[in-house]
Amino acid sequence: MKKTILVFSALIIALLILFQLGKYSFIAGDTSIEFLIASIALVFLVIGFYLNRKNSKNLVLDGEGLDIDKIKELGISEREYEVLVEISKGLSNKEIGEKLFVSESTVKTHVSNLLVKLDAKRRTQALQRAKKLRIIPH
Amino acid sequence: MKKTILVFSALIIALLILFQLGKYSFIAGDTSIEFLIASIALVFLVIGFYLNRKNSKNLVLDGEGLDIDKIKELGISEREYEVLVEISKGLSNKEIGEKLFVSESTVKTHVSNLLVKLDAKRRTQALQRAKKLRIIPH
DNA sequence: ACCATTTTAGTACTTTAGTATGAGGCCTAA
DNA sequence: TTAGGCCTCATACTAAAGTACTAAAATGGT
Repeated sequence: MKKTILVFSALIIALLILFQLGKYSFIAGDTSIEFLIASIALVFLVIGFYLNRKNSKNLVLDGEGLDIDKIKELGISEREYEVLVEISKGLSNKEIGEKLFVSESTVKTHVSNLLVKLDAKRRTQALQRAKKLRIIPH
Repeated sequence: MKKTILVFSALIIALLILFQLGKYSFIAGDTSIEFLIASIALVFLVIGFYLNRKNSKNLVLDGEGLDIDKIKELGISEREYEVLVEISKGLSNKEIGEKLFVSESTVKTHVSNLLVKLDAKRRTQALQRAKKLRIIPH
């Protein structure tokens, strides 16, 4: 949110600077208007690219900093979290059961609880949400 | 491929038209240079947005470091890749079909092909592999 | 125009995933 | 001791996901 404001501020400032530069150089007559137009076009093309990417991607602050508090905040238990991690590794319920030495039924229970707590309908959606919440490494 | 060429052609033509319009109106003196600059800025901002959205897979490689060559190397087609991206967003086959305007059957076909090409047994595993191969954003 | 690939879509199945519910054992705080 | 989580497991479902074909268009390059 704050980033967007900053970006737009920078954008407006850039516009003003370009305009002032254009005015001066035109009066001085040492720079063509073509160059001015090309510069503006290029700058805003880049800004458009940049803005679009920043808005479409989740802001990945990263540094491997997982938000442990958020896990507790969501009421996700230790065992459930272990299952979540294994899901992110692409394992099936059966495989997770074998890895954690529990039955497939137990895994299913954990997965069901996870889906509720992460407000997801599928395990893939749970993964996406968990990554956005920064509770599992991406 | 051809789309990119067309888009860039349109871009160049737009630039030329804007330049011509700017020249005329400046000579005629009935339009301010401020308006011209604002127009150009706006147009190229939009073009930047549009380009980044449409050709995201060709343009994201500088920022996100996606390995485009590896996608082709694995023989993953354009449509299959689109499906893969939607899977990573946690959508079901049905939802992907609705989003891409194809039937669920078609999505299943694409997914099956993806699983073979990514050497995965499940969509979650495909996701994990795709991320390791850097063909989808983390 | 021709050939190769891609995209689309279907049927018929098998396999996972996920839901709902109940229940026993374990541990901890009141 | 009792109430409340948590972990475990089971049964019986329903719902997705995935497989294995077949096949018709459309797309694209030579």
